[in-house]
Amino acid sequence: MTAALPPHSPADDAGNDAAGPAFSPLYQQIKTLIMRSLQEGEWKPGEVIPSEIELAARYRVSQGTVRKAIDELATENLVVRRQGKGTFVATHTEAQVKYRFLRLVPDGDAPPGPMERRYIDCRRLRAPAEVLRALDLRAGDPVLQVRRLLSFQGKPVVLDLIWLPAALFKGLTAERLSEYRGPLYALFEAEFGVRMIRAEEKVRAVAAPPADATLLDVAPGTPVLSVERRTLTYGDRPVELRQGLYNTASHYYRNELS
Amino acid sequence: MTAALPPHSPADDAGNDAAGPAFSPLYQQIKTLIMRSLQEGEWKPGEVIPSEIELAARYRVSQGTVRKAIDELATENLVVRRQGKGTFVATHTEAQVKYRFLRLVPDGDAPPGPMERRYIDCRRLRAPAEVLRALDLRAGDPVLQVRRLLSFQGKPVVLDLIWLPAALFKGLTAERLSEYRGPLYALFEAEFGVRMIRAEEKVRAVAAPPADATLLDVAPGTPVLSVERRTLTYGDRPVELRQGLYNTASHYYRNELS
DNA sequence: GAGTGGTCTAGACCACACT
DNA sequence: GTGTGGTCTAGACCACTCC
Repeated sequence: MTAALPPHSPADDAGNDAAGPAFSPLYQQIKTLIMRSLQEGEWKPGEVIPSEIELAARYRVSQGTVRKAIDELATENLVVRRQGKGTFVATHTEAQVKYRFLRLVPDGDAPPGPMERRYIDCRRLRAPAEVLRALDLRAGDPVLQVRRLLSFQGKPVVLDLIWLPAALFKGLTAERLSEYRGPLYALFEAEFGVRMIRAEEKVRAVAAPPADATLLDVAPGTPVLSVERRTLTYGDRPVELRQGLYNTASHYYRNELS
Repeated sequence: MTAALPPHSPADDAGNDAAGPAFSPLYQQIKTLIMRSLQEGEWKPGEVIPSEIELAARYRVSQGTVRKAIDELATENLVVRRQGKGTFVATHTEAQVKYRFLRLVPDGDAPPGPMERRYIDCRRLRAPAEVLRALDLRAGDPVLQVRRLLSFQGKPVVLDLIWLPAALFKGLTAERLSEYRGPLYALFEAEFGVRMIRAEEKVRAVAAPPADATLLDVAPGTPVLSVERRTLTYGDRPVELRQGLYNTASHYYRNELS
């Protein structure tokens, strides 16, 4: 139950061992251990994790050290602190962060408002080479291809082409997608145990191809944003590749620099 | 020299005063004081600030409290910590963060390489209403309008239209811009004492207008990224508005989500 | 009141840079 | 060696939440 720490337990280490190039502070090791428990599902999304005092006892370190570990997990959005209540495993379901990864904002800066999702299809097929590469898969590994359309106030705004490793999403069908109300990533974490942690996006301006233009209800050739997203789970393992086309006629892609 | 702290000095506050809604922890107050010194130029960009121990003595708090204040300043990129050397006021000159605000990356993920800046013109004129609003200026306040072209390997990639409050940039001319080698924001902080801290960007896909297309060396109507940036200095005061057109044929706008 | 996270302190020791 | 930031500890008290 109480995993002992290899290096840097409170009262060992006298002089660094020979050939020890990989030094890491205690709180980093604790962070890694907590992260492992998160990954293994010891605490599920939305649940509380043990209190700082309990974790300090479990790992045999001071509360301050656990605190620093949890601080980092909180700034990485893996965990949410709530004073007086505890620390909770982050979720894509909560209202505050429901659209954490969607940077599209309506022009007037009004809150996004309700969004309709229409799933066009969900097919199992052989992945193009570039998809294989982006998802770290091997030739022959099956993938799921999902297409969907997001609309705001009845107007289509985002057309997504999504690629998923089939091995991780067994039983995902167009029906199942259509039945589900709520963010895709909430479904993924609840039904398939796949948690989306962070993502990288490559944004370009392109001319809308005729077929896509029809779905987006714009003229073929209209400039639209192409947003290529690679989504990663624990340990930076890629688990989704998605190409989105955004109609930016009355919305924009918002970004903060610092 | 040693400014005394109004509330929450180490040994006062017994029971919250009546009508005291604006509680803020000590380290936040320290952070504010340090930020004020930065803003007032007590320590200039690139210089060391006093050590944690000195600051702790100056503000009459513990080193740990100063540390927490500086930690936040460091994560906001106002300050850079260097172990064994000290804490330094952040700069737009350092190589590591020279292109902190430029998210454009060449397709092959190769490092950006050298960049040529060509300043087209720098004019003083009356600002359009939307520029006034974005910069929090009053009708009649003069502004500078700068146009410039960024090229990579001889190919034009970014066309910027920049608006600046003339009051803050007295004496800025096209010649002065052209003579300067290095990032624009480095010039601003060195010559005009205006430090760019953070920015908000609105990204859209648009058809390149004919005149701009010529400068960017693309066909008129080509889809290009429109990047509208509002840049802020201390206290979130807006000091720049810029509209960039990015040719994303062989570059992309990179973003990280978390 | 009991339990949780949040703040603040004081002191010890480590890793790093300059001299 | 001296001074800097970085880690770790132990203990006190505060603010918030729920019973």
